[in-house]
Amino acid sequence: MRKLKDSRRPEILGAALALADERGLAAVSMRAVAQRLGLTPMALYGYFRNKEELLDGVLGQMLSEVELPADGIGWREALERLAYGVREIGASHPAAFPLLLARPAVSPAALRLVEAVYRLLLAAGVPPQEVPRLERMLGTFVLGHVTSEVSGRFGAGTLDPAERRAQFETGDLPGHEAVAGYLDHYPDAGAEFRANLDDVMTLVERAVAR
Amino acid sequence: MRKLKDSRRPEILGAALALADERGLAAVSMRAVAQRLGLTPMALYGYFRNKEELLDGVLGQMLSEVELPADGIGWREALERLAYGVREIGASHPAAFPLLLARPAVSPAALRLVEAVYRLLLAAGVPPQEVPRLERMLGTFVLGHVTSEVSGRFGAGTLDPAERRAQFETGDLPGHEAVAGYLDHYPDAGAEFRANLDDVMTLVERAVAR
DNA sequence: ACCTGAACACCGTTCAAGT
DNA sequence: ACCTGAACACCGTTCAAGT
Repeated sequence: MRKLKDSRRPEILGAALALADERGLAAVSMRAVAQRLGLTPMALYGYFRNKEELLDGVLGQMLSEVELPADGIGWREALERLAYGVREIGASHPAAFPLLLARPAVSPAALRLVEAVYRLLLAAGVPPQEVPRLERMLGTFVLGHVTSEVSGRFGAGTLDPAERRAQFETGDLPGHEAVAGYLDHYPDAGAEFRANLDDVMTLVERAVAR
Repeated sequence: MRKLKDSRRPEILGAALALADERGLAAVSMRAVAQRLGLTPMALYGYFRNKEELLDGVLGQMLSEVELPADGIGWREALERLAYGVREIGASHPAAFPLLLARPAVSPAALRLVEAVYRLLLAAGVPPQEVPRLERMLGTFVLGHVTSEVSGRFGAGTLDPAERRAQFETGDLPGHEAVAGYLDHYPDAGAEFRANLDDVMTLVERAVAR
């Protein structure tokens, strides 16, 4: 697998990610990635066992783009900046981002982020036995939220608001009717992320107090 | 699109879902679904515009399998049962489950679940303007958590514990070292879901109190 | 109304070979 | 050490036709 002299691996991953950014994840075929580099598809199999391994590499590439917060700032500020850093990856690579929730991340880039979160949670005073679970919860929240954003799950979908309203103004959707005024334009994505992140941070604080 | 006399749509969706359950999402091709029903691939295009629309149907099918909690029980119990209901869908359809976070859900089945959550949040006393955001947060948490479970993101991945430990016992991963005792066997999946769901429920209570 | 057949432009991957 | 060519068994989808 040329795991040692693998000078061209980052180049290949960059081409795959660029292709995803420009034309969607479905456009990332072994053939298209190779063509973008002036190679034959088969050349890629010298660097990756198969397409799945290449996509895992893309995932690692995205994670390595997240900047770690500087040391001086407090744990809460640092955790929030990390969350925003991951969210920026979603903005840069919306098509590839959902890979992060769908695959186990065992790359050094993933370990680096987990390590940063562990240290911050410990610095916050979270008891060690709670730290791994809270890290998984934070990760799940951030990845789930940003995946929802980039995949349009938070939007109105393909139903426009009027059509959607027609669907529930038949009378048997009282829950929707009660909140109808706050439904049609889901605020802005940034405000929602901010509010949810605030909420999740209180859970960290709760773990500290306990 | 035969949207009116579409008696065979559920049959087709059932075949697609069964295929995903048995042989993975990648095995769900138009050709394979058709073959399972004794049809030509082209027959499916009478019921679905394209493969994407068929997969959206599978998504709706999964959501419609979630049982709504009975009316008598309290809001907290009801929300928790709903969360567990969604988690059971993940257990039944691990390969297809990740579709739920990756696609906007605009089906009647999705509306039915959102409506149930709206009513429960209102019954809990959450102010109406907070209800849609809390619904999205609950959904994101449950879908993100279960997606992580079924895709192996919470497990050790392809690195066995010993190898992983070697990776961080080089000395520059103090965060991992501090929690090493609680790392190797991530408890059981059910306990983790339980603990996180408890935490998320406190956020609903906070919204009520505010 | 519902389905089929043939065709087109693609896939991932194996194997053997080339320099 | 790195890459190519040809081949195999697949894809989704269009178009025209069949009953």
